[in-house]
Amino acid sequence: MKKDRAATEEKIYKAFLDILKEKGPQGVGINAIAKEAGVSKSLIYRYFGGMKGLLLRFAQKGDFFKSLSVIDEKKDNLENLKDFIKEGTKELRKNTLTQEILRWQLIENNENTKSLFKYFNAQVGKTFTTNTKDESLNAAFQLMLGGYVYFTLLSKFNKTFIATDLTSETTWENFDEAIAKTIELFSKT
Amino acid sequence: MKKDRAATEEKIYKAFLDILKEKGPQGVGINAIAKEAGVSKSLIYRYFGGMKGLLLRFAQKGDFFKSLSVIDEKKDNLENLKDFIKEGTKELRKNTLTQEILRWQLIENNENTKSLFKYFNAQVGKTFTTNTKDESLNAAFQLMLGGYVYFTLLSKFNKTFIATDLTSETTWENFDEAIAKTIELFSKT
DNA sequence: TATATTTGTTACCATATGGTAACATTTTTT
DNA sequence: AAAAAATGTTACCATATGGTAACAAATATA
Repeated sequence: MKKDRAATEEKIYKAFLDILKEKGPQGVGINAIAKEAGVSKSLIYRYFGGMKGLLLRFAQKGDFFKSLSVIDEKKDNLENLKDFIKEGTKELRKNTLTQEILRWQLIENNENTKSLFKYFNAQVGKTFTTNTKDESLNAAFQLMLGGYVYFTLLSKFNKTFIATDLTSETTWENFDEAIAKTIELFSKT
Repeated sequence: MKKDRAATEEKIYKAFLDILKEKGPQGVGINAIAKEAGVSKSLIYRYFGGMKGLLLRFAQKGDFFKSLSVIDEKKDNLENLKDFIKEGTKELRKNTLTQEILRWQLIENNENTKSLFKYFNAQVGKTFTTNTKDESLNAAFQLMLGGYVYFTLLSKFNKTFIATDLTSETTWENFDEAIAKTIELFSKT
């Protein structure tokens, strides 16, 4: 049998990502990862230092929503902010990995996840900090962003929210439109 | 030893509620409930029909956010809507039981939870349906409501979101203010 | 009072979890 | 080639899970 540490580390890491994306935070466990990677779980402890070390590695690699960094400069003026939102929300709904980390933060926060959340939130902070003077607009913007996250996460297990169809593309366009319009209205004040 | 079915059923049901409120959906299990109730787990199966039956009972009793039904009529006109929001968000942040059901919907949806979510969402629908004509305002309102839910749930494990202090009372007042102002701006269009 | 029936506990089952120690095998170093 | 180090698996441990069967004790019925 061929032995290759780098390759098996990669297998383990990939298995972790795959499970997180598909099963969510609840599915991520030592046994499940080892099984998915087709490797003995002892190696997870030896190479990564268990679950905690695995999450730390993940955090430090920091490959969550890198696609957003491209459009980062767009948030300068108010008009570009609308584009920034549209691309940002679109990215969020595509990026299941980011979604699962956001979901994770809603259900636990322990010694294992600590580092992951710290790095992740730092990244979010860098990308999503608004430099608007209007405090009220800032709050409204944050709320709507939070709402977008909420409905995105909700859509994994629910097809509707009250009368709103979470599977319809126009629903999400309406949300985008609402955010844009809100910003317009605030800026005219 | 005294035997009283009604009393032990109550103990079980109360234990379930207590665990859900304190530990969240993840803490709710047959063993944990039996232990908390100080009763044999066999009885949960005999009296409730296991986890599924327990959740069904909970759903049918329907004692989630009953306090909101009182202010239900306030959402008629636009001015009262602001009060409705203020009281609604305040209630949400107080009612940890409602919070945990909302959290629950973000992490699973199986045969057990099916009935609970169905009844719960029906209740939410009755209480939170807006009868505004403006489609854009509706979307904005829903987003901000969703955002409020998101930050409320997030605050259980996180003290901050980016630069926003989730433990500060003024933060939540700012959110309320932002929603109110948004509605005002939309209504003037 | 004797007999059912209901209520409750103990004991067990299969399965899954995180974690470790002992062993075998391959690769590297001397 | 021999010794040492790295890589990998198997086997085990303690613990927890949901679920059931068998039994004991109390209550209701005859």
